[in-house]
This record gives sequence, structure tokens and C-alpha cells, in this order.
Amino acid sequence: MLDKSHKNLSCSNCSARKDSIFGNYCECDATDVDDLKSSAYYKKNQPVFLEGSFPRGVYCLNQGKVKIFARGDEGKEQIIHIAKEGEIIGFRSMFSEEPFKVSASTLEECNICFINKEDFLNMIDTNPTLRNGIMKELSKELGDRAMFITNMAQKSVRERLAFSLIILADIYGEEQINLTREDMANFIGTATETLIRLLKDFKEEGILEIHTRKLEITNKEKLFKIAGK
Amino acid sequence: MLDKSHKNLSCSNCSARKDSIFGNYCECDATDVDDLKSSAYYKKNQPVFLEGSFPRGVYCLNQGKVKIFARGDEGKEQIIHIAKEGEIIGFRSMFSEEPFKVSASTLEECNICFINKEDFLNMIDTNPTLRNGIMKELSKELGDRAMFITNMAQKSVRERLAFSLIILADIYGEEQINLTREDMANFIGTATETLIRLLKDFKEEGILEIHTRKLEITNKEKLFKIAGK
DNA sequence: CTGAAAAAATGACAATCGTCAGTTATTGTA
DNA sequence: TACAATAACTGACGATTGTCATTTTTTCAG
Repeated sequence: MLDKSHKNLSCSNCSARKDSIFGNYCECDATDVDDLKSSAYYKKNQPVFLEGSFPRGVYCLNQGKVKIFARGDEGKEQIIHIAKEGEIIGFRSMFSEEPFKVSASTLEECNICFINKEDFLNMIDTNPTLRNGIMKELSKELGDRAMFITNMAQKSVRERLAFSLIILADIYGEEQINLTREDMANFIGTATETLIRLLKDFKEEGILEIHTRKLEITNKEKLFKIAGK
Repeated sequence: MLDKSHKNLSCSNCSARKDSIFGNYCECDATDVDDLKSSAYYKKNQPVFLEGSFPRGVYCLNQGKVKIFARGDEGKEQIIHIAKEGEIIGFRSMFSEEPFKVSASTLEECNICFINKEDFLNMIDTNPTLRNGIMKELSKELGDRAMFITNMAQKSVRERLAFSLIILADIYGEEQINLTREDMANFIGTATETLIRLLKDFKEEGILEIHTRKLEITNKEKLFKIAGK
């Protein structure tokens, strides 16, 4: 799937297209986008964009996962979102005309396409369906973040871990969850040591199996119960 | 300022208009909006819209403050945002075509105008400047919420209190902060008792004065220091 | 103005969770 | 394949913060 050559990615046969806002909302010809975009291969742990910089365009994930994170006062990462195949990232700051408030970095090898700011804004202006899709996306995410804030504020670390594992299982789909303990702790909002201890608890409770880095959920029911609701 | 008659609020002489998205982004005649909107007086602690219901339009605050909050699993409120004069609320779920994920309730007596869903969407479609303003607003708020999540996850309650007091002081402007201890605790994400204890600490440290319900910040510098950054 | 209801405040106590310091295991590369 | 670097894990300990129970103060309606 991964194309290190940077060359032959095409929207028309993009495997991520069906999950993408382009696939869902845009009647425009895939080849229209094809002509505008460039594509690139990213190594693991490579930055896509950085907090403080100004957006030059948007990124469309063809393959691989990307973490979106903010930094707290002492520089500690807080992962806000993990984007997967088909997602477009980096367009929020384009609309707000502010520098990025978050950074993005690959969690694994990725193929990522890039569409220029002007081209993308032009598409938005001339294509109401795409535009509505984007607005829908922005609004949906605002709702998600309200829930995220509420979980952070009201749930215990144990509950948040259960909740986050459900989300991660969904993101990773058929694959096993594959994150460093530090990244996972930064997603849940806790110390790495606390996360490790809780994972051990969950393992002993028969909720998951730990294959070093990779996690296999074996009892999702229990997770739902612990997460609450 | 408050108009209990529901009758004579007009966009052209709306005192909140300069702070509003209409004032900032929309070249359209104020009277255009005037014809579409209806206005109403709300008592203190009156719901504006409720989580789970579907939006019928948007609300524009002419006078007074409104809390936007989600509910955790045990029904505990988490205040996500406090909206003041000039703000438009309730339009996010209109775009996402989902039921509201948050509720809104007045914190004091309010005058609130209402614009119908169809009328508002029509304005958005036909007025690119307004539309861009809305998109800018949505994007900006997403950035703010990323920071909110980070603060919740990484700061201590004491730091969050300091941080929140700065935000609240900004929202209340010339007025003194005027919230129940419970609402304030639900904004900061802590127990009411913890908040009360910390407010006492802050008072003893000469940071603020407590006039029963109302809080007067006397040393903002110290707050910044405690809040971090 | 008064009494009931709501809100604010206080005290005691325990559990969760973060920090620090150190060990073991894994990974990637020369 | 070995070794250096990184990540995972363990233990000890204390501070922060939530909970529960109770008292005091404030608010508001009649």
C-alpha cells in the first residue's frame, strides 16, 4: 500500500477516498483533485505541520495514522486526535487565519497528499456540497471536543483509559492498537507510569492482552462498563 | 438595557452588534436581519436549548450571559463556554445535522434574538463574508477547545482556577465575576468544596476579594503566574 | 420582615494519582 | 549480532483532590 516513490498516488483509485470528505460530499471528478494535489511519503515520527506556523494548504491522509497534539506549559504533549486514512487535516487554521495551535506528527509510515491553500479555498468557494461537508465536519468535531473536555474533567484516569481504548480500538480497526506508552498516556491525560500500571490491572482483569507495544482488546463489554455509559 | 416587553429590539441599534459576527463580517443591512429575527426576554436560569433536541435556528445574545454545558455520565454539568452579549449560539448542531450535544441556560436575565434555521442557512449560502466569518469562528473555537482539553489534562485544579479566573474576568469585563460556586466548579472541572477552599487560599494570598457571590480580582499578575505561561 | 430553601463554607478522611529514582526489556542500527 | 539508545516497567511515597457529613450564611417568596 505504501508508496515511497512519491509518484503514483491517484485520487481515482485512492483506497482512502471512500472514507474521505471528498468521497462523501464531493461530486467533483476525482481527477480534478488529482491535478491539484501532490503526494509524499512520510517516515514514522515525522512532523506534518507545527504549532505556531501558518498553514500553506491541507493534508489528506492516504495511508497511515497521524497524531494531532497541543503542548502544555511545560512542553508536555496532549494528543487531541488521532487521524487515520481518508481524513483531511490542517484546514482549521486556514479558516481561522491564525497560526496552527496544534502540531501533527506521523505515528507510522504514511502517504500523505497535499493541496495548496488557494486551490482548496477555491474548491470550497465553488463547491457548496464540499463546503457543507467541511462545515459539518467542523461542527461535529466541536461536539466531540465538548465530550472530550467533559470526560477529562469528570472521569477518573481508569475510566478515561477504558474510554480511550474503545476509541483507539475503533481507530485501529482490524489492527491491534500500536502506540508508545507515552503517546497513549498523552492521549488519556495521565503520567506514563500510571498508564502502565492501569494497563497491567486491565490485563489481570482479562480485558486485554499486552503484546509488548501492541494491545489486543479481549473484552470490550467490560471496557464499556468501566468507561461509563 | 433589558427589554422585558419582547418588542422593540432592533438590529440597527443593537448594542451588542459591534461585538457580533454580524457587525464584524456582514456587510448586509441590519434591517435585513431585523425582518427575520424575533426577540425574547429570558429569566435567570432559563434553558435556551437542550442537549438531545434538534436545532430550529440560532440564538443571538443581545444582553446577558449564557452557559453552554455538557453533562457527564452521572449528570454532572461541565461548562464548556460562557457566551456573552454579541455572541451567536446554537448554530454548530445545525451544520452537523445532529441533535445538540450541549445545553444552554441563562446565567442572568437576558434578551435573546432568534433567527430561523432556513433563514440563517440562506444567509450563509448567499453571503460569503458571513459564511467565512462563521467558518473562522468554528475553526477558532476548535483551537480554543484543544487548549481547553490540554489545560484540563495537564494543569492542577489550582492552576486551572487561576486560568479560569482570567478568562472569567475577561468575560465579565467591568462587572465582577458573578457565578454560583457550583457553576464555577463545573467550569473548572472540580468539586464545589475544592473550589471554595481554593478561593479562600487565593483570598488569603491577596489575589481576590470575595463579596459573597461576586469576585473581585485584585492581583491579576499573580493569577497569570499561577496559571502558568 | 420572616421563614424556608438554596448556597456557601468547614472539617475529617481516604483514595487516586503524580513524582522520582531505579531496573529490565526492546528496538534499531552499525 | 552486539550494543547503545529508547521504551517499558516497578517500587516507594506524599500531595492533591474528591467524598460525606454538618454548620453557617444568603436569598427569595409570601
